[in-house]
Amino acid sequence: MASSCRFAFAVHVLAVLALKRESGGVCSDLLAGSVNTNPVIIRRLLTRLRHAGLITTQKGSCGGATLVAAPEDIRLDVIYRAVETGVPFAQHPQQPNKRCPVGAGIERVLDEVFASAQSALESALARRTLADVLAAMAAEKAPRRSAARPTKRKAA
Amino acid sequence: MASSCRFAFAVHVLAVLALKRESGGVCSDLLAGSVNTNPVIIRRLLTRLRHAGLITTQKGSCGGATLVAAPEDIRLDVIYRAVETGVPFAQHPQQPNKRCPVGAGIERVLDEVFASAQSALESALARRTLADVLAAMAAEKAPRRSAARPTKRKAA
DNA sequence: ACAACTGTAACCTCCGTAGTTACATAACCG
DNA sequence: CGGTTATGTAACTACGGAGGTTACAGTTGT
Repeated sequence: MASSCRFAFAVHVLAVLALKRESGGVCSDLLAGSVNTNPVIIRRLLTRLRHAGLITTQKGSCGGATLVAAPEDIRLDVIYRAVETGVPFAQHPQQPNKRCPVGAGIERVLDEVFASAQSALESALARRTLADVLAAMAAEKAPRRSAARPTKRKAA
Repeated sequence: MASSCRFAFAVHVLAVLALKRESGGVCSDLLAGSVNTNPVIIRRLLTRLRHAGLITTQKGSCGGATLVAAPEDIRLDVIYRAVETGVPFAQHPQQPNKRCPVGAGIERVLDEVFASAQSALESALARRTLADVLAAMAAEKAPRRSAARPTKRKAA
């Protein structure tokens, strides 16, 4: 299963936009610098996010992308559907042999199985919002207990 | 997301083996005929299924593949993990910019999000067994009501 | 006019997958 | 024993989707 990193990029970009909200549009070069990729990759991503109604973009000087809704109102499944094209499963590339009792009916059964798995995946994503992602990142930086400092314990 | 059809092939093959249980091994040529692909594709699949303990194979004349357990005891998530290598999501191919507050922490947050989505997907698959697939195929052929006969209603 | 942006086309490279051919190996049968 | 029927794998091709890159037309604010 060859996966794409578009979903990861999208969450990353939207998280930056959430932090830079109220400070005007963010240009693709800046976002590309944070994601560490090419600005065109970001712009292609922004186009999809704009079509999904998650952001607005503005051309021209001092333009850029802006988050439309509050991070609490952006569920991750919406981001997923906005940027991910295919499905994690694929059917038979060639039609199976219909003279075999299995080949005759397997495709419709698999369609249903795939749909329910896909639905479960999206439901899991729907349980989190962009605000949850931001909170998790903040919690990483400032753990409530001072335990589990990974390295640099020399000056204890 | 470029998906693979290995899972579809695997369910198909195991369904055939379930139907042909008690009648000895099934050879890869026969399975390839039902799936409508090359026998080598089937053999590569059978190797994975054998490593997962789902089937046994026997070389030589009148050899072939045999289902080990009862179809009721084979959950689809086990098949999924047996044949599918990658995950539906991918992280940043290049490490994000750690000087950006988002780039510094996004990967670990996404790891957790991906894991929960993956877990939800596999749980959905785990709710079905190979026997359920066989039952669904049988139900397709013989609907409990005589409604919805697709074509050939001429001789009513 | 100029500079700073987006939007998009065109192209490249890389990688995973299905498909194909070929062949070594193993089991069964006469 | 030798022949037949299988699996198990290696080696190769073709194809498609992905990220990446360059280039450029269009748009907006100063």
